Amino acid sequence: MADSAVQDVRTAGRERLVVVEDDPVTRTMLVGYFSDHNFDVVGAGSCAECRQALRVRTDLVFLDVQLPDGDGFELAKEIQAISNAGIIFVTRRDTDVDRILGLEIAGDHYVTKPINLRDLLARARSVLRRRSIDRKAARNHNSIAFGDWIIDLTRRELLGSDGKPVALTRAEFDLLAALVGADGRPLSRDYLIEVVSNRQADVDIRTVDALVARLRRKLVGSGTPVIATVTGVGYKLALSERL
Amino acid sequence: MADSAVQDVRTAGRERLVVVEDDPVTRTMLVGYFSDHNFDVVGAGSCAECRQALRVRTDLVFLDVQLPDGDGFELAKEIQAISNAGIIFVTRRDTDVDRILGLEIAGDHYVTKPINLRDLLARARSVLRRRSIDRKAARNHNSIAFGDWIIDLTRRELLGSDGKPVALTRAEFDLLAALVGADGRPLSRDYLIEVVSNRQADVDIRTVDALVARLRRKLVGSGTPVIATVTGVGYKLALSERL
DNA sequence: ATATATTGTGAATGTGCGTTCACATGGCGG
DNA sequence: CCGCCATGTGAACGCACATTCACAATATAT
Repeated sequence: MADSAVQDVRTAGRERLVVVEDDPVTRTMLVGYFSDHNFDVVGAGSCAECRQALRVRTDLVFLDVQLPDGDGFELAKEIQAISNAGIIFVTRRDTDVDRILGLEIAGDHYVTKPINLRDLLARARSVLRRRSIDRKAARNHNSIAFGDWIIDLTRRELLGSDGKPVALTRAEFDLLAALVGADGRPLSRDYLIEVVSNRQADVDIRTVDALVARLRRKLVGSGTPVIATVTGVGYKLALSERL
Repeated sequence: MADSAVQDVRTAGRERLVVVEDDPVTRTMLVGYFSDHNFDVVGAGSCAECRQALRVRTDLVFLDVQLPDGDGFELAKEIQAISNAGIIFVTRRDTDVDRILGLEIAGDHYVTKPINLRDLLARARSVLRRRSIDRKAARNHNSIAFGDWIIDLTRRELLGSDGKPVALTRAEFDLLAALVGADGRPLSRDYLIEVVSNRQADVDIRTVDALVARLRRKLVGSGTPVIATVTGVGYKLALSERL
């Protein structure tokens, strides 16, 4: 069985690439070339086949503008709606450039035929590299990395650099999640109380301090402090590095 | 007020673009073309000039690989380290593509000379569109650049030219923020006391002086003074001349 | 229900940092 | 040159704030 829903596991490390191109010669050539460069490549000769191929995680799509069963531009919107894969247009005529420009398709490349393979490879790597960086920065998936740690918001787990989970209590986790979500903005104790406390009102402000202390004790990773106090304000996440 | 450190305000809406190109003919051509397309364009003929230009918010850099005073690739790393601007390489020889490919420079485009202006415009818009989307996704934190520094008002952080945060105390930060907010207008000690002090009144005026002294000691970046004293009045932000 | 884990409280302990003072420095006018 | 005033700066004090702890009051599990 070639394709599987659990493909992520089996192709771990390799990036998945879909070549949408109706001309079989060109398609085979592209598939072969990128396979040789250690990509996990799938060919598609039509919009329909492309939709099929998109049903598993896809990192990048080479998209011919002229397709037998539809318009490449429409397909591009679909791809972006569904899969958050990168897109590189492959177009025959230079005039299509205007349409690509006009569309609200963000940050993707296009190349004109005849195809320069080395050029295309470079652009592909470029897009993928960007995407991998975006993924680290993105927060639309439920785990966020900060410092040496990864916090998985759905599983409510904190993972250390060794990948092992650290046991956090409910309040500890909520506090940390709030700080991570604030992305470096300091949060006041008043606010943090609301986040953390199940009991409604008038909880001692110093409770936050105690929680922070407990958290800090658990978060002693590679020396770099995780939670910073902002005197007179509250607490914030100490972001060690930034772009 | 010729030029201001808070340039973001004045060029609001338009995107700022730096053309790094040693050939004056090409440079002028590019600057003109993109100015016509309503970009805020600045030309730079060398790495040094580029660094100058990067001292204000920059959205995109056209970067010639061959420069009189240095390597375009090294410059690219600097740009990414400092400014989070997008980069489009403009290279004469196709062989440079390999180097671009090899470098860990993420998600940017490159074009080879001779330059196709419409093509370059399309790629520029593409990169900028991507960036604007990224920015929306990112938390909008309110940071202002002045001199070699960036002050992040929401995170309450001061970042040096190397991107590393400088530890400021609460009062130091509030004082600096006030000065930056005043945008070069001098502020009286009386006013600054109010800004800085939590205790109400009767605080020695000279406290401000002490604070300023400590701030200055921490703000010794590239020699240029940051806080200027206005004798008999108070203090102001010293805005270095630019471009 | 009892036992265990988790969270809240208040007090004791530390310490960062704002304040102040004393003195050094520098500018300016006479 | 001097005297005067404004500002720079280092050191020391002391308070406000943060940290930590031990224990009490909950919540949660068995």
